[in-house]
Amino acid sequence: MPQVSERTIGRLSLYRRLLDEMRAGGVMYAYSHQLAAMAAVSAAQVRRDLMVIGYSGSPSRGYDVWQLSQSIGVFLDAPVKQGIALAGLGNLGRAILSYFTGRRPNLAIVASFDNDARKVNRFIHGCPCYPSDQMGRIVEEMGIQTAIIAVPAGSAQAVADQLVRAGVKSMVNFAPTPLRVPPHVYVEETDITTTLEKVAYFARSGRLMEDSK
Amino acid sequence: MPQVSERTIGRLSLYRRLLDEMRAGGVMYAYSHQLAAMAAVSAAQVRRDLMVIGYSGSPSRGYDVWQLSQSIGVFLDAPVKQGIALAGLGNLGRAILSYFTGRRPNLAIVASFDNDARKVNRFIHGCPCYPSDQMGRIVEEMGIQTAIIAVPAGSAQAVADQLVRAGVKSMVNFAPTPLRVPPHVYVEETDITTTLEKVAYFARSGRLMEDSK
DNA sequence: TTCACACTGTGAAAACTGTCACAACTATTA
DNA sequence: TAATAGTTGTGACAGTTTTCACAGTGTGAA
Repeated sequence: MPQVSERTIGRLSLYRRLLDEMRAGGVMYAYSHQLAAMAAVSAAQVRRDLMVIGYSGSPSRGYDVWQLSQSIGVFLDAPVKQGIALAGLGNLGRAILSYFTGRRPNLAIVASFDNDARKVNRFIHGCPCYPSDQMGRIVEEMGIQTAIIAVPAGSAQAVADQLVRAGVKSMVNFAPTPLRVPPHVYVEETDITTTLEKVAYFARSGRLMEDSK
Repeated sequence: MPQVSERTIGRLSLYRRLLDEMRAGGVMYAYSHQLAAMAAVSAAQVRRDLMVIGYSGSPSRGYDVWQLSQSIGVFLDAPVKQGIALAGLGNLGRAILSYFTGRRPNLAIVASFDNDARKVNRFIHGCPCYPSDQMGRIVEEMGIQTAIIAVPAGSAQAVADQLVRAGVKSMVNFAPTPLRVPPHVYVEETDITTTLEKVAYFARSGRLMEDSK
């Protein structure tokens, strides 16, 4: 396994979405510089990223939009359907649910968890919501390996610990607290507070750059 | 100006929050390795990051929690109050608003924009909501330089263009479309779809690593 | 057919980011 | 007082990510 970088994986996912949009618009072929313009990266970056999936474009027509999208899928997607658990159904949790439902055929949020009695044991955006105290059992039974943490900062670490014990291998954390996890678990931190402070900083000390990625 | 890296800025913001938590818990001094453990980074990383703000700790007591937090503030914070605009008050917009209100004294979301007649001309989480068609004018009049985009993908680029025209210098984009902006504008892309695909990928091809940052 | 062109794929270089290791320092202890 | 232990700040190094630049290639025009 060639150990592909985190950044590259993220961009591949983005390229695929852009390719799918192009295809929906009737475009058949695309050059690296076109894809690059849409993704706001350099053309060389696009070609370098595409090296890892082993799909070759034509020097004259560029990349076949449909085939490239498929090839990225072969590389990125799970061979079988892969369920995701969502902990916390506050504003953020519901936003995530509505953003993500129906995006990818074999990548879906299949179980959500909350304490609020008004949400529990109902379907929200087509996803069943269970009481939090059953999270460990249900995640384990369903064999879920990926989770989203959208609970308040105070309970984030405890929720993460439960999920890890239930067999989760990777998580996105939206709570404003870094998670402590064992080395085999992958965590992506998405801290809105930090992000905002960073962006506010760069509004002043305006660094000259294209939107970095 | 020493041109501090984006990553470092983000971590400084995190360190400050952790320091403030410690102080609230009555802790007076902290060593780099303690801060490192809480932030899930290495101790050397912490020391390296702190170099840029020019505050020195004591080799025996470590860092003075209160003074260090202040020093980070001097470096990170705006000298005067800095307003932020929020475009879009769907689930995500409201989540951001409730996460962020009252966090930082001179960094606050001072205006939000939506099309929904039920939200417009009211205060939501203490923040006034205006109709979208007045966004350009209001942002310009208030001198807002930082904005958050939480509108659907379809209108994200148009909203960004308007904001840039109104003088915005940096943005966080939560819409699942990369924004095209002039070189002097800083954009932080926060694409939940991409993030989820990335995390799902690493659940399978489990790479051995601490939670990278 | 042959040439010119614009693009792809990739080795090599550059730029950036994090880690290592150690001199310098300070409180504590003997 | 002197030795000790544990920490900071930082130069040098290592690893990673991006860009550069160009050889190789398919297509269309002359």
